[in-house]
Amino acid sequence: MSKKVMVGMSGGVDSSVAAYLLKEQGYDVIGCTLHLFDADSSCCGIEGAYDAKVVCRKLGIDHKIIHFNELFSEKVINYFVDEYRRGFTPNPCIACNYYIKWQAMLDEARKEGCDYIATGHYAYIKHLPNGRYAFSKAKSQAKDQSYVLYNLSQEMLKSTLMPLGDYEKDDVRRIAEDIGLMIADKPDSQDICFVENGDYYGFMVNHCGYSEKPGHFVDKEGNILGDHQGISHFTIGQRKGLGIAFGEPRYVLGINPLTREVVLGSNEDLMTTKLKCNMVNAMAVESFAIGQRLSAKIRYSHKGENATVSSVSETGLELSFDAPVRAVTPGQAVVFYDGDIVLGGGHITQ
RNA sequence: UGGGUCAUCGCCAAGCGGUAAGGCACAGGACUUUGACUCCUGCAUUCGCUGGUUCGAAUCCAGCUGGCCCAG
Repeated sequence: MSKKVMVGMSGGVDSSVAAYLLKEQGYDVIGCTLHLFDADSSCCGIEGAYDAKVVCRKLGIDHKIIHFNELFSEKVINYFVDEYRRGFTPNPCIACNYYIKWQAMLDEARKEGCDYIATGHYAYIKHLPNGRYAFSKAKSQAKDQSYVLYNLSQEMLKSTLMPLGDYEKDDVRRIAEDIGLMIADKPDSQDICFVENGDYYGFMVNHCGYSEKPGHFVDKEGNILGDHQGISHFTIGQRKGLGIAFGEPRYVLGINPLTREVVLGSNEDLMTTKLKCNMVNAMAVESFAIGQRLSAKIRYSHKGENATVSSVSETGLELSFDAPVRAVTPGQAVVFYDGDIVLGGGHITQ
């Protein structure tokens, strides 16, 4: 009897082709669309469910919709707002992947008698000689999504299939066209899925009752440079939207939620060789020790920089980079690699 | 009130008689399963005001208005 797998289907090209490939590989596939939030978007809206259903019918597989609105609101949106409230910059996709797309969907999948869950992410899952499971970067470096999956547990990885690791985006679209999926040319998802027009501040105010007070822009010495409308409008390294002219670009160096001060400085001031993180997840390795060499990505689009683990504690660890990295941002994830293999990662605190 | 000095886009700032650089800010786009960064495009028919000289002035002259600095 063939193994049963539940594929998370957004109605987009990637997850649709993932479902197709698994079916071709002989799995007993069931498509599942997660309803997370009522908005026009490709990855959490209910709209994608229709496309997914059509694709499933085309592929001849069952399709179901699971409503995770409350869980999404609690685990992703609340986290999102809380991070901004304390001057951090959240990455909601990472929280959503862990709590919703894996933890919650895996539960549902087991109830359905599935052996695995699967998604259309661009990454490989490897079973290593040491017995552990770990993500490996996708063949397509440009689309690689291993970064946003660094915090998944061994249990989750063991029960996951990820069929797109070997494919380029163009290949996936071609497959979608070849098998006659009408969503073949659907645009890639981007921006925060539950926020419209990129206005995350407006979202927090209108949907989450968020409010905050104005504060000062200050320089490194603490001199007041001007006023801003609230710390959540900013993130480390930000240049645009400051509304202040200095003859040369100014960037956000730091955010203090207590004094509501936003520190401004030059690009040079953003460079650092140190980083602290907590909530560390060990993936390809059992744990991390001082002296461990690795390549660390400090944001989704970062190429990675060689570093050494300089200290380890109960709650987290510190990294020392070989060369300065720009704008280490609390709230973002730092993901550790050994070549293409994800060693693990953490939540940046400093 | 005398003497000096300056007045160019929201901010800073080139220009020095030949028909308005640039930076910052801002707007739009590209990139992107987060926020950012980055890149591309746009952005003063006009140079405090009023006259004058000149073929031609932001650039020279006069007066006015305003800011700053000395003197008092």
